[in-house]
Amino acid sequence: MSSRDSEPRREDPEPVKKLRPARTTATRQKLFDASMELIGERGTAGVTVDEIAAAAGVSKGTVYYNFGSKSDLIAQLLRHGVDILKARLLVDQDGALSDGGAPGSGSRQDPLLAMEAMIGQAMDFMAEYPSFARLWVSENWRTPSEWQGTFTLLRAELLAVIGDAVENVAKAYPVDPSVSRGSLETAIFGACFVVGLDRQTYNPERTRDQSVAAIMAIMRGYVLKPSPPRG
Amino acid sequence: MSSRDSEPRREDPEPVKKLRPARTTATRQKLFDASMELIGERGTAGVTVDEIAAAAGVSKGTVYYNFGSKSDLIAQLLRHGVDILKARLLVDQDGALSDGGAPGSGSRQDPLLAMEAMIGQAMDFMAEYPSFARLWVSENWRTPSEWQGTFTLLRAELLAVIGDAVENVAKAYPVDPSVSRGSLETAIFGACFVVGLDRQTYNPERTRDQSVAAIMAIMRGYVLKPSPPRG
DNA sequence: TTATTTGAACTGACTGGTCAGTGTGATTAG
DNA sequence: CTAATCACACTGACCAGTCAGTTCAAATAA
Repeated sequence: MSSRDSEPRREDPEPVKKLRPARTTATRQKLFDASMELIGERGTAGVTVDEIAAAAGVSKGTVYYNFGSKSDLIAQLLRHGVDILKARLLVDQDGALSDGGAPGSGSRQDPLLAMEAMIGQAMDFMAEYPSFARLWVSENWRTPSEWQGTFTLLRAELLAVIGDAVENVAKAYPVDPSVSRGSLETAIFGACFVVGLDRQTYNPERTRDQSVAAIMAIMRGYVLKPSPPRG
Repeated sequence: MSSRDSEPRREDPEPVKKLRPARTTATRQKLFDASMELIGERGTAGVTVDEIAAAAGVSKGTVYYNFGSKSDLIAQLLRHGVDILKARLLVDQDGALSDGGAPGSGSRQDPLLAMEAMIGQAMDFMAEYPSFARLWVSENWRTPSEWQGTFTLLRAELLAVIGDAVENVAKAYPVDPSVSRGSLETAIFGACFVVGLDRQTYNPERTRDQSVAAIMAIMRGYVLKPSPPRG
């Protein structure tokens, strides 16, 4: 599944998924939903395949028919969640908040506002899929992990999205050159997860905008001039 | 277990620990070290009591003689780690970097420098005890968790330390009032864990100071005037 | 003497993974 | 039109192994 090197590395954004019979697609979706919920609550090792199957309303054999193993199910679950998150983060790149920009032609709005919108999207995602966030932070930094390669790949994809947003800010504003770009992106990335999870677990009274503002402090501390070209 | 309301809630902060014989203390320390390492690598559910006992060089019976259960061992492990981290964070509160301040009389140095020193201590801790950091982020946000009460308590203790440092900054500098103090502390707290873990797992080439600088961007974005009241 | 540790056996419940078999809609043969 | 065939998705009982926790007599240390 992972070492398919006979093809010349085509992008291949699932040409099979749509051809797959509707029944299987529905089953896989049910399994994703059920396992996301259960694994988010009790962790990968704390949930049994039987439980996942029962929660999804299918038999245990169906799990192994659709996925090669419990480990494989979780790997595909991670990919599934990252695809959703990436789609959310990229929404604002095409000027969701700009009123006149041509759609699909890249962001034409203020990069700091775009950053803020992106962090807002991240907060919304964490609120909507807290189980995914828990799964991520639970397994992401495990040293020899079954999903090490998966995490490395997915993490890079997400950081690339954040990196672009930071890059746009750095092109539009004078920024502190002594701050390493990578560390900054990591801090923002991690803060989104942690603040989002903390809000859900310990501080449900905090608003979305409060959380966004706290994370945006990182960016405001990164740009040198505190006076943006706003009216 | 949780609804014990016959006692008038005595604080009882381990009056036994120092009276305990040296042999037991050594055994407990060995068990802490071994379980911290193993659990950090494979998670609480992924490690067996037999493994922990073997890694600590004691018998399984000793584990159950010293701790009531696996769950109890982990709870005390969390407390153990937080005690170490708290001690580290508080080091700089007593003017470790100030040259003339009377020791033990509270920080007399620049609050932003104190903050920077504290984050540096946090980064050192994450580098020294990455397994504890992994354990923390793995279990902290689990919704109905065996250690929910433990986490709530320990989290509050750590946030109080960070909160004091932020408070000192807010007293010495004009800060952005639109940023919620709690969210900001959470962001710093979480960023320390995430940046520290990320450095260890994905970016070992990043220096300690780079990481500190990235997290300090949060504080620099929190204070309004970038020019400190120094001569 | 007393507290602590050992080591090994044991239990009872649980787990990932397997596999022979079932249900069903579509296709084909007669 | 009817029956046979096929591929696919799914089923659930079953297996071999694992794990937390118990028990206890003997050894060892303070």
